[in-house]
Amino acid sequence: MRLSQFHLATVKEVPADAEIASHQLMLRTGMIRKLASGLYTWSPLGLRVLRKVEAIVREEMNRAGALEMLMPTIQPKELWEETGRWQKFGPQLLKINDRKEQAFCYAPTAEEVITDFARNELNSYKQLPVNFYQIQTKFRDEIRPRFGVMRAREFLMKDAYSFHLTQESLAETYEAMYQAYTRIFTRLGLKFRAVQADTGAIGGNASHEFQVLADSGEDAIVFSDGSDYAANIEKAEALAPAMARPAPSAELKRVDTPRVRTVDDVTAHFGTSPDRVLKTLLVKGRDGLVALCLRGDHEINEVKAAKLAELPDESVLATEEEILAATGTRPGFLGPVGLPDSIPVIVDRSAAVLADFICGGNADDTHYSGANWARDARLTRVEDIRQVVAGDPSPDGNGTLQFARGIEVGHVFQLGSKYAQALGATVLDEQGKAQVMLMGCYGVGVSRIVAAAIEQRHDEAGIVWPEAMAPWRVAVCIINPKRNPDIAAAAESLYRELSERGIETVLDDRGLRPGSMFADMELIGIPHRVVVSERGLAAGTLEYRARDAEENRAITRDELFQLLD
RNA sequence: CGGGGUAUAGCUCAGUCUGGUAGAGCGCCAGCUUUGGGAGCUGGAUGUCGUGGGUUCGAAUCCCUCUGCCCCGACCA
Repeated sequence: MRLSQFHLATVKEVPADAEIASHQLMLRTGMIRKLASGLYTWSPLGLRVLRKVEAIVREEMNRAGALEMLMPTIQPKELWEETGRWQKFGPQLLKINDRKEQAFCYAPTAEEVITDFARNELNSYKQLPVNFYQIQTKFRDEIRPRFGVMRAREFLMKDAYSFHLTQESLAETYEAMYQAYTRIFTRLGLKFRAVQADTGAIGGNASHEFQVLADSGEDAIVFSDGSDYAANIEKAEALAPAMARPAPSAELKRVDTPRVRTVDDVTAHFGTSPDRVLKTLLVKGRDGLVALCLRGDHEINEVKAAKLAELPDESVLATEEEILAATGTRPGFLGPVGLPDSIPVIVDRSAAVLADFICGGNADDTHYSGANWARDARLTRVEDIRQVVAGDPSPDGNGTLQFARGIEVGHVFQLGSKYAQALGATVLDEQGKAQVMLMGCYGVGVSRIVAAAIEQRHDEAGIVWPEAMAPWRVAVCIINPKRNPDIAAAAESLYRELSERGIETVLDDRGLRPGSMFADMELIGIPHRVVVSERGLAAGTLEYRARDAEENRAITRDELFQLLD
């Protein structure tokens, strides 16, 4: 590509509404322009990158035996009502009416349509397993779109859906997809991690998220330093301490603690550490309030809490009034000792092995010291309800847990029969009996990958693309062509030869001053830059610089070709 | 959806408190000079001051309305 024939529209100033590096750089490079909140136009430059990602995803899906197709983005209400998701998906589902007042939605995902397709197309177990995918625009009416295409409302996603007669077959395809995803992110040149994920409300058996590692990532992930265990923090199990609960050795003592409310206050007041303190949360259960007890240095894991039988799918802390009515005190002085019998006391595994602990006194300005389970406080059940912390033992028994931040760019999921059941997608098995198919679904956030890559790979000058994603691999910059016609000719011939060798090259023939040219090429992150100038011409060399290198190198044409092969 | 902020040139913003005929930098156009890290000089174009209403002799500025956008919290590729 000759830049003089291209629309390169970089800007120096950082747009006011861009917070994170990838968003700023995508705007500054001109890869995207905002049309409205959460809606972006991809410029020719941005699209080149997006297509690179798309192509790799497509190749690896095909390699894994998946079949590409294309489904409409506008989908009829009736189908979504069959699965109950017309209501359940909530306001994220963009609903629209046509001229006949027929209701449709803009698809946020395509389980309904693919399952409808499958129930019509698939009749026999002999057609299974099969894995269909598409790379298609999706729309989710996010409450708060932000960070550019990282969390846009309209985005490009690869979504795949597999169909099976048996769980074994589903597990096989799941594994194949896991491997395909590993290949995709490896080829893209990104640092990533596959982590165990919570299967959420849908249930299902297995789920992994693929996370691109970046400090600005929105997800917290944990991994073991002694094995390949890795999980989303929501999912990571906090093992029960190996030790048994020590026998009580202290007397239960009521202590006046005016204005001592937080765990910090308590540790300061008693001169102890937070792991000797019990903190008690009262939440609204399905049937009255429920007490959740944790060690003072631990935090509640809401996903785990939501799985407790006593609690609804989304637990909410009790209000101060409710707490006052139930216990006679306020948050800050709650504890399991003397709590009304009607309130179940669910205790975290780590908190359950405390002895002689400090806890709230269930009366204003009062705490207990020397408290012990059984002897002083009722304990309904012990559960894993806390967030893991760095240094916890890995759930697989090998090593300890470390933390990292990630951007979720892929998700593989064993859906089971949920949608096939709802839509009556069955095939005949060997006995001629109708069987509801099992499904898996596998998503890749194609447009998000672009942002995630920039988030992981940028410096002060701009983007540092991995080779696989760069809009061009090589930039040929011409210095001062007017002073010496040989320069332009040399650059032209180099450009032509690179192109003939199949190396994607951009020729900066805009005639800009060197400073502007270099700044642009660095901003848009071209991995290799070659400068053709009078100096080099005289010496018979080219000036080469890798995007991530500090210095220029003088090399010959052949050395350049070798380097790029 | 709750809380906060903001809306003025293509972009970044000043001007609003204290009402008096619209500004800067960057970008853009023309010319000249310049050519190894976002050049210099000269000249030029560009605004329903987000919308609608009100107060006033007079509103970007004060009051009310609506809307867009951004930030903080709960959802997700």
